[in-house]
Amino acid sequence: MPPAAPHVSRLMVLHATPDLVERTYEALLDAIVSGELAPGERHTQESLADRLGVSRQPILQALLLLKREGLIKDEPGRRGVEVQALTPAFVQHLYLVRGALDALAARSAAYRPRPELREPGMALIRAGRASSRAGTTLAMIDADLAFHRFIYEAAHNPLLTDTARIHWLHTRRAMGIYLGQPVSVRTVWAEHQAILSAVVRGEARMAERLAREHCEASAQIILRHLFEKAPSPSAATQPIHRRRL
Amino acid sequence: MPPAAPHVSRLMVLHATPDLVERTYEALLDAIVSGELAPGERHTQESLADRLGVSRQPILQALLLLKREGLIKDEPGRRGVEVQALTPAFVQHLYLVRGALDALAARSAAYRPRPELREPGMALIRAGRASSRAGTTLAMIDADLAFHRFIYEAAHNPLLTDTARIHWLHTRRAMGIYLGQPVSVRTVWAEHQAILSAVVRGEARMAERLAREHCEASAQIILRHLFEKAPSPSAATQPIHRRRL
DNA sequence: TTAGTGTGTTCTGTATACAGAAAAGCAATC
DNA sequence: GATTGCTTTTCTGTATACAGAACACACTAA
Repeated sequence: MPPAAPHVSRLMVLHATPDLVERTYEALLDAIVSGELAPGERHTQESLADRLGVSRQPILQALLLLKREGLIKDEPGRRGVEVQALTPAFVQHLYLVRGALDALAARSAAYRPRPELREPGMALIRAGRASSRAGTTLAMIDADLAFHRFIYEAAHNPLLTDTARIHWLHTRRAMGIYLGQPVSVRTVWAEHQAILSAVVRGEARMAERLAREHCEASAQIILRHLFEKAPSPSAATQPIHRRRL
Repeated sequence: MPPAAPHVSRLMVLHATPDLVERTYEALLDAIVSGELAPGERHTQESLADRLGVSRQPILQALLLLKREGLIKDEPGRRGVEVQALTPAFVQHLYLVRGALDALAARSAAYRPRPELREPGMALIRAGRASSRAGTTLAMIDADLAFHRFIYEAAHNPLLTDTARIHWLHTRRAMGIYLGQPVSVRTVWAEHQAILSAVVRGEARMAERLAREHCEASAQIILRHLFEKAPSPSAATQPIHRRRL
């Protein structure tokens, strides 16, 4: 029996151009994750619209989505919006939920032996190791995300992938903020490799346990940084209200 | 030491009236969950707007949210939207994810003994038992959801509650569709009570295991109905394309 | 008949216009 | 000098207007 086709092509829909709302959403997301739009700054729909060169309409809709996802919040009393501060408590909550989802993803992916995943998985691990030796912090983060996305895809549960999407956004932001400089990631890729092995061999319980432990270890790394050199409260949580120009 | 205050009053924000977009969203959601808006029917923004007596603008935004949540989808080629069909595969995925989240919620809730939860929890269980004896299917579903929401709240993890929100929508819809007539729920409330006990006593591992098992049992019930008297494929998945009037 | 082509219609996405909510500013009062 | 009430300004939410995308249909030609 040939291995099941790796579920690639879906239906070949040719996405035309992504929506303007979609592009606006992506642009704002980037700005938030990169820190270009920081907590404590007030922004009006119009200022954002001007900055991106679109009308208020797509901004309005993109903001609606970002609010639902907990990345921005309304300023009290119709005075614009503000990026949500990323508090230590939130990051703790984040890693708890991610732990549950990652464990499920790993378990589902390993439901039966998956020899066909060995090569693509190892490629990602090699790339990750390379980037952690030589690359930028951003490249490291992306490599990490790519590996985890790979496991999620392997689980073949679209709802799971979808559910975890928001958490990956938050994770990316947290990493970007708190891992400003290289961090000891010696163990990270060994753990990834162990997870991959368990998945390839179809050891569901083992994969689940390893994924859970890996998530907890990652949480430890982030949280250590979080509490050591927490960004000064004034910068992270104190609004800098701009007076009229 | 007095037990921690049960975290009630937050900040007393007086919500004014919910947004028109919000109310539109709720209305559409209700219509979907109740089956008033069924899969296979094409709907234009305008038709929905007329039906609810609003302009296209709030409809557009509400649809954006519902699309993201996987409850509706675009009709191919700008021809309106359609409610997503609730396939057996989707329900299976749903219960897998819910299992992971429910388990985390129960574990978090039981992180330490929670005697203060015994009474409110028991009240919900009594109400649930009553409604399963005498009430309508809808009342049973609501009682079930109320209990689970209670456990989630007890976990004090807003991100978790938020993550699970969408899954509860889907669950509610699935229950409504597939539990048309009363189903054997003898064991359900016993399981709920066991979970509550474990939480009250602070037995985190036990609570987690019970929650996971409860979810699996619930999945079994739904899935049995799903495969036995699955709604005829034509009704569930086949679009009934309306020709021009 | 069947493929190709042009035209009208439908429907959406985006921009703009408008009305109302709430803060900021300012003056008047105690 | 602080508090109160009024006016102005800012900003959002919602409705409407407009332009373009994509289908449906009709007509033509092989």
